[in-house]
Amino acid sequence: MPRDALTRDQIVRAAIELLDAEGIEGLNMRALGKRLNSAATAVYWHVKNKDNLVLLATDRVWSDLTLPDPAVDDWRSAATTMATDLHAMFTRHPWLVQVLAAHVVYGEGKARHDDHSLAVYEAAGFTSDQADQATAAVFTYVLGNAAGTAANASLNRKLNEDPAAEEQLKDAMNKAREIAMGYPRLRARLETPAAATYAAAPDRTFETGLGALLDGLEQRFPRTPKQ
Amino acid sequence: MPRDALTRDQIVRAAIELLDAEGIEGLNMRALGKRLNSAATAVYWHVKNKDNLVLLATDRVWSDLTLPDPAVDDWRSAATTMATDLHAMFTRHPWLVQVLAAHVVYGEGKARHDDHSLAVYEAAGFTSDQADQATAAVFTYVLGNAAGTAANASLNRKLNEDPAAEEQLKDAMNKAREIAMGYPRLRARLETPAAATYAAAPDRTFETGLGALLDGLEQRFPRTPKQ
DNA sequence: CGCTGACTTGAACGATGTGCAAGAGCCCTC
DNA sequence: GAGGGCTCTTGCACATCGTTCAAGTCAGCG
Repeated sequence: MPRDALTRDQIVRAAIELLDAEGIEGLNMRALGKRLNSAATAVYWHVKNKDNLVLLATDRVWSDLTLPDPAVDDWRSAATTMATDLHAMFTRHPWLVQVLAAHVVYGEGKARHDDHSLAVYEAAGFTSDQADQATAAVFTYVLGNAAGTAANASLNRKLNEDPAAEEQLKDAMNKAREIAMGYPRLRARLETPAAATYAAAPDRTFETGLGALLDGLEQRFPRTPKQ
Repeated sequence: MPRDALTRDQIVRAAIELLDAEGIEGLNMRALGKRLNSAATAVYWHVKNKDNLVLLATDRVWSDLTLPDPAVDDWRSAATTMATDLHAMFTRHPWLVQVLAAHVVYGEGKARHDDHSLAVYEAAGFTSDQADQATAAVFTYVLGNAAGTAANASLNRKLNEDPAAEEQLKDAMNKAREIAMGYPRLRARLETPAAATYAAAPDRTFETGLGALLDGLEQRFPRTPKQ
């Protein structure tokens, strides 16, 4: 082995850094090469192609999640913790949503996470079928939420990079406002002093929706708690 | 005006067709030009750039949705209809998820839809704040579900286009299977005869999750029904 | 020392988004 | 009906990107 050869792991780490900083359209092989102090094409010896690299990065961030003990706490808090951690992961790595919408992903990291989620619901007394549904529903909800986060992250990046973007955004917001004024319920929200708060509180919405979803699952699947 | 000039509307329609058929990475200006029997760059007179075109397409498909009467039926069925129609829209246009994860979208079509969703929940007796949360939660859930649909659509496209893809998929599935065998709950699902059913029934999962979410919202927001 | 196999490099190709200058078609006016 | 001025189209060109490939470099083993 040459002195300081590239590692697949090193490459994946660098790719994640780039993805986090620049988004998925900011990741390109030449920039990656520069960050690794090597030619862009050197990466191709370690990784099949860019798509594959992105998939490796995707599974990597999944493995970084810590999993709550399914036995100790009540299942609601374990489930909430998992969902919140997932949500945090998507916020840290907004590009993930785009990857998950474009590729069917199934690697070690996701398997580990899925299995643990099933464990949480089964420990709560759900049947394995019900645990499947609960896992899928909660994951789905968190992922949907992440799409909004990702879109905002992309917008913020544009605002930071392009000095003219701020002006354009103001125009776009005015146009959106004008459109909204044509619809009674949207207009009412714009005219309420709470309008400023409304746009600024997506977190509360995440929690409320998650709570409601868990309530619904609890009620829908009568459990016979283990032990 | 020249005889058969391009129309913005015509362009957007062609773009949607291309997006539906080839996915978001299949849409490129030269292919679009060919479909319109014009030079690729002719489009730029009608549309600022590709991103903008995609945004126009996005809002266009939103406008195609039909909205249920919020007054007549009980709110559950109105809400379910809206969610199901939205889900169907995402299935017809899988690229939408990727767009929504990359851009903050707000146009006429989405405004109309949002307003109507608020109407449904407000007619059910939710306060405007609760209607906001319900609208956001349900939309989020449907969008998250669509990510899975989109990923599958992309995979199917690859299978149709690339004859070697089938082999690769088989390899990937074997590897996934091997990984899953290392986790007790995933393994149990693979070993159950229901395993085949499990993967094939995402629709049921959508409905269950949606039902649970609505249950939870209903329970969480005690309503004083109008009239 | 030289061979082999692991890795890196640079040049190059094809695809893609987009700017630009020149053209084409239509209508209006003199 | 000739010219001027719109509106719209075209072809060319450039920059950027993913990726291939042949040629290089280097470590260690015989």
